[in-house]
Amino acid sequence: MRKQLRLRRAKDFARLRQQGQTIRHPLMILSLLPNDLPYNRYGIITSKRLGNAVKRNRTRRLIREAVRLLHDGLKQGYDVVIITRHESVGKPYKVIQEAVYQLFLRVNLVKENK
RNA sequence: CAAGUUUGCCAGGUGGUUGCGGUCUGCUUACGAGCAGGUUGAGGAAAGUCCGCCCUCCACAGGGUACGGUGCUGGAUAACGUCCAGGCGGAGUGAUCCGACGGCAUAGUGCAACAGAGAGUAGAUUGCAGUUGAUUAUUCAACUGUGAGGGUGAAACGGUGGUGUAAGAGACCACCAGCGUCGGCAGUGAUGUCGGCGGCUAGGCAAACCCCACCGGGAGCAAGGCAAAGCAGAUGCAAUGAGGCGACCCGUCUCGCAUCGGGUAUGCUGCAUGAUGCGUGGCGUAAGUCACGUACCAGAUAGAUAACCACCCAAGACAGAAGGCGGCUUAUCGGUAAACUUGGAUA
RNA sequence: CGGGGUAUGGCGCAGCCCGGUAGCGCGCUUGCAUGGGGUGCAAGAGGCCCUCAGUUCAAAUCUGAGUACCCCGA
Repeated sequence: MRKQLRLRRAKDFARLRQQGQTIRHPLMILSLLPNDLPYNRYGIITSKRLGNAVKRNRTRRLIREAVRLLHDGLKQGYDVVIITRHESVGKPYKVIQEAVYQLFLRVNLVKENK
C-alpha cells in the first residue's frame, strides 16, 4: 500500500474517533468518515492487548493485504480505520479477508458492479 | 554401541505471480511527485531493561559529607556486577559443574520467637557423690562438691581412649580435629607445605547496623541542535531572593522563577564507517591483542519482509531493529561438529 | 522508545525501612432485640501476603529472576 493511501496524522485518527461512523464485527471494528479527497486513506490499529510484536505485525499485515486487494473495488473519498480485536489474532488470511469484505459491504462502500 | 559433560555453528529451502521500505541510474514533471530498471532489506536472543560504556545536555563536571554499588587472587577490556586463568570450599565414579568467597580473633553496636535450668564475660531442673540430721532397714531434708549422663532447641563452649577421684571435669596424658603466633621453602599473588612455640577451645547472623578496600556528579536520542507554524495572558514570590543543583554543604555561574491558563506537536538533523565484520600471520595457557589485506552489510516514523500457488525434507520453536556497542538474564521445535568422561562388547 | 510505581481476606488499605504475633474499615454468616424490615448489640468465619529461586534456625518483610496492572515524559 502506497504512502499516499495511508492514514498518518494523529489528528486524523482523533477526528475519526470523534465523528466517524462505527461498525462492529466479531474480529474487528471499522470506523468511516468522508475526507474531501479523490482517494481513500486507511489506518489499522493493533493494540498492545493483542500480544507481542510478532502477533501484532502479523495481524496488521494480513488486514493490509486484504484492504490492498479490495481497494480498486471501493468507492473513493473516505478515511477508514480498522481496529483489531483480540479474536483476530492467529486467524488465517481467508478469514481475515472475508471479515474485511463484510465490513465494507455493511457500510455500502463496495461498488455495485464489482 | 549406550549414557553423559563441555565448547561452537545453523535457525526451513527452491521456483513462480502480485505487493512494501531504503538506495542508485535514467526519463517525465503541475516541483507535491510519478514511471522504468538494478540493488538491498530483522535476531540468537532484535526481548527483559538488570549492569557497563560511547554520545548529548546540564558550568569547564570542581571539593567535601551523605547515599548507592562491587567484594578470594592475577590478568583481559573503552568499561562492567562480564570474560579468561588460578586458589579455596562444596557436589559427582568421572569428564565437569556450583559458590554475593573481605572482616563477628581489626574496633564497636545489635538480633535469636517458641521450647528449655541455661542463648553469651554461660547455666544447675533432674542426676552423681560426700558430710550432718531425722527415720529405720531404705528413704527424706539441709549444706557442700561436680558438670560426665538424660532432657529442650536451628544452635548448649572440642572428639576418642586412658590416668585420676568420694563423684567428676583438659585437672593431667596420648592421638586426631581446629585456633593463634614465629620462621623456612614454592608462587607476582590468593594460597599451599614443613618445622618450632603457645594456650587448651575460641559459637551463629554482616543478602543486621557497621569497619576496610575500590568505584560512582545528574539526567537521558521523547537527550540535544536547526528551520517553520501558532497563541492570551493572569496570579504569586524575589536581590538578605530565585534558579542551574532533583540528597545536603561549600564553591561557582545566570537573572528571573513558580502556579494556573492558552498555543504547537510538522520537516531536516542526531542516524549508522563502527571499541565493525571476515581472512591470514605474530604474541599470549586463555580471555584477548597487534599488523596486513578485504568488505560496506536494515534505517522505518501509524512505523517497511507480506499474500497466493507448486515441490522437497528432519515438517519449521521462541520470537520483529527504532541512536549505537560490550555483557548478563529470561523464552526456545529441533539439527549438527569437535574434544573429553563412564560403562559394555569385540580385536 | 525511555523513566517510575503497585500487587496482603469479597472490596479499599496498614504492617515491610529495623526478619519471629498478619491487623483496620466496609461487606458476609449466626444469635439477640422488633409484629416485620432498617438501625443497634454480641459472637464467628474467611488470607499458601502475585509467582519461582537464594540468604537465614526462621522471609509478607532482605536479595535475585519473572508475571500482571497503573502513571509520567516531545
